[in-house]
Order: sequence, then structure tokens, then C-alpha cells
Amino acid sequence: MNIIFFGSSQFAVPCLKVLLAAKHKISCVVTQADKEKGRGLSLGVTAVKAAAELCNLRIYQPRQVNDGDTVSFLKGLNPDLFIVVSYGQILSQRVLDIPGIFSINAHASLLPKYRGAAPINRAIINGDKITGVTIIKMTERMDAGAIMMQKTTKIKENDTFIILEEKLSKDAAALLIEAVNSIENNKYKLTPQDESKVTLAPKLKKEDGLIDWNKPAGEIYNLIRGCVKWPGAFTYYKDKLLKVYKARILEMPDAGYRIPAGELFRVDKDSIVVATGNGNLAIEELQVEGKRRMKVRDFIAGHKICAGEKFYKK
RNA sequence: CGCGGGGUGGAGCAGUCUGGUAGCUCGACAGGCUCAUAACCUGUAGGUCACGCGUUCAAAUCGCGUCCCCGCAA
Repeated sequence: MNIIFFGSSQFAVPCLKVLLAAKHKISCVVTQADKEKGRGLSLGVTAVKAAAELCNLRIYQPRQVNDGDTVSFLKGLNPDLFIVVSYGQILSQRVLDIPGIFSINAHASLLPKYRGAAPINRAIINGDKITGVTIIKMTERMDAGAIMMQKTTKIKENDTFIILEEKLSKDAAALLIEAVNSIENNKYKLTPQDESKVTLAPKLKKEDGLIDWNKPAGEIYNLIRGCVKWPGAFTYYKDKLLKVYKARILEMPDAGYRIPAGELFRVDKDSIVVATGNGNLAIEELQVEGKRRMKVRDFIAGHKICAGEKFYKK
């Protein structure tokens, strides 16, 4: 079977590798164009491109995947199946119709829940206990195709985006192999999604990472876990952006009086405890703009920070 | 050449504007106090101040160049 693989982010890499390991023929890897910008001048290469180069696969990077040139290029390869995993562009029906069989997609949620670009982040931020991966037959509507297979995974209390992404990407890879095999044997089943249960997981914006200290400690904790990597849960301290990478909810006896949310309740040698709308949060790892990520202990060693000061929203 | 912050003993920072024996907090090590301790007290070690060139009697500090790290923006 002649496969063309579409993917860009890290999440797609295990899928690509597993397909190769299973000796499937991948005639081309389509990935997002290199971003010629960055800080300074560096150009970014997608994780999938890097992996594909190591495996000496043919790489194609259309600026617009739906344009005529791309369509004729892809047709020329005579593919049987398109496999799309966090590619980053929406494929038009014209493109989806190119392969002889059809196109499938691996999505990091239990569809119809969390259609969209940021299902992993949203699941953690919302405090969900379970999530999973779904393989669907693609249609032009984003993440709306019929379900081919699905696997559920628990989200642990201390899972961060990075951990969960890695876990789900492995599940996706395993499921993908099963899906491809079932297609080869023509034994797959398709179940339409229940449209009444659709929820969306739109791409995160920078501002989604802004911490609102009036919220309960648990919600802020989830935000921190879900925003690790990008955009990072952040607040402000002394006019500087401060990202919180790691924290833990602190069970403490009621002080007897109300501490304003965002105020530093206690600062000692190796912890900073912040009051929230409900409960306290002990910061464990943070990063100030211009500086690298560090443990609170190190931050405290070099900063005159004391109880009573505040973290605020700009 | 998108904007900006930074590179100072093991870690995090001050000092740079207003050149002149390198400082703070933490850690390490040694000793002390203590029933005991991550607490407290005393002492010790550890730095060519990212790199190169220049200005100067004298450069962490001023000028020029290079490398590296990071925030924003994409």
C-alpha cells in the first residue's frame, strides 16, 4: 500500500516511526514549510521533517496544501492512503479525494469531544480524568469524520502536557498500525460521530496562559500543567513576566483571615506560597522573562522576595 | 539584519551609568550548639567577572567585534 504521511508537530513523530518500522511504504512525507523567522534569524524545521530527514524519506512542504501544484504533485505519486497526524493545515475535499482508498487522521481526544487543534491542553486545563486517541476517516469538516477506532487513557493528577502528549502519541501510533492493517484486510468499521456530543478545543492563544489568581488553586494547577511547553501559565511580578512551570496545591489550615488572591502568603528558603481564590499554591519551578527556567529555591537565593508581595495580571 | 533581557566562585543575583584590592543569598566542606534537625552559631575552600581586540597608569565597569542563553513577536 502506497502511503503519504502528513504531519508536523512532535505528536506525529511516533506515528511516522512506527509505520516505517512496520515496513509500510511511505512514498512522501508532507509537512509544514520551514518558518524562516524566529528570534534573530533562525529558521524552524518541524519535528516531523527532522525525523523524516533522518530516515531519508521524500519530503514535501507546500505553503498551501490545497493549491493546484500540490494536488497534481500528490496525484502523481498514486497514493492509496493519506495518513494525517497534527499536520497544521486543513485539507480540502479535493485533496482528500486523491488517495485510492481514503484519508485517515489520528486525533488526540475521544471524539466527538475536543475537535480542534489543542485537545491535549484543553483536556488537562479542564481537569478531565480521561482522554484518548481516535482514528477517523477524514472528511472536509475538521475532525468530524466517522470513527474507525478509539483508545481511552487516564489522565493522572500530575500529568503535564508534555507527559500526556508523549503517552497519547504512542497510543496513536499503535492504533494507527491497527487501523492501517484493518484497511489492508478490508475489515474496518466506521461509526459516525454523535453530533450532539461535539465539543471544541480551539488552538491556545498566548493570553490563555494568563493566571487568574482569583480562581481556585485546583484550576490554576490544571492551567499550569496544561500550558507547559506553550504558552506557559504566566503572571506578573515586579513588572516582569513570570512563567510558572510547576506548582503543587498546598493543603493548609485556614489562617483565620482572608488573604487576597495573588498575594504571597509565605516565602521561606525554598518555597513561595501564593494565595488563590480558594486554597494555596506552592510554586516549584518558574521562569522570569529574559532568564532561564529555574527551581524556586534558586530564584529565592537571588531575589529579595518576601511574603505580602503580589503576583498580578499586568 | 523584527523588539528586548542576560552571560560575575557549584546555583541564583548585586556591582557596570559615576573605571581603582570582586560582594550578597544559597549550596559544599570543617567545627560548635542541640535529644535531634532541612534550624542556629563559627570558620574554610572555590572566580583569567563568556571570548577577542582597543582606550587608560589602571577595565567586570568605557569602545568595537564574536559566541552562547532567554522573554516578546511570528
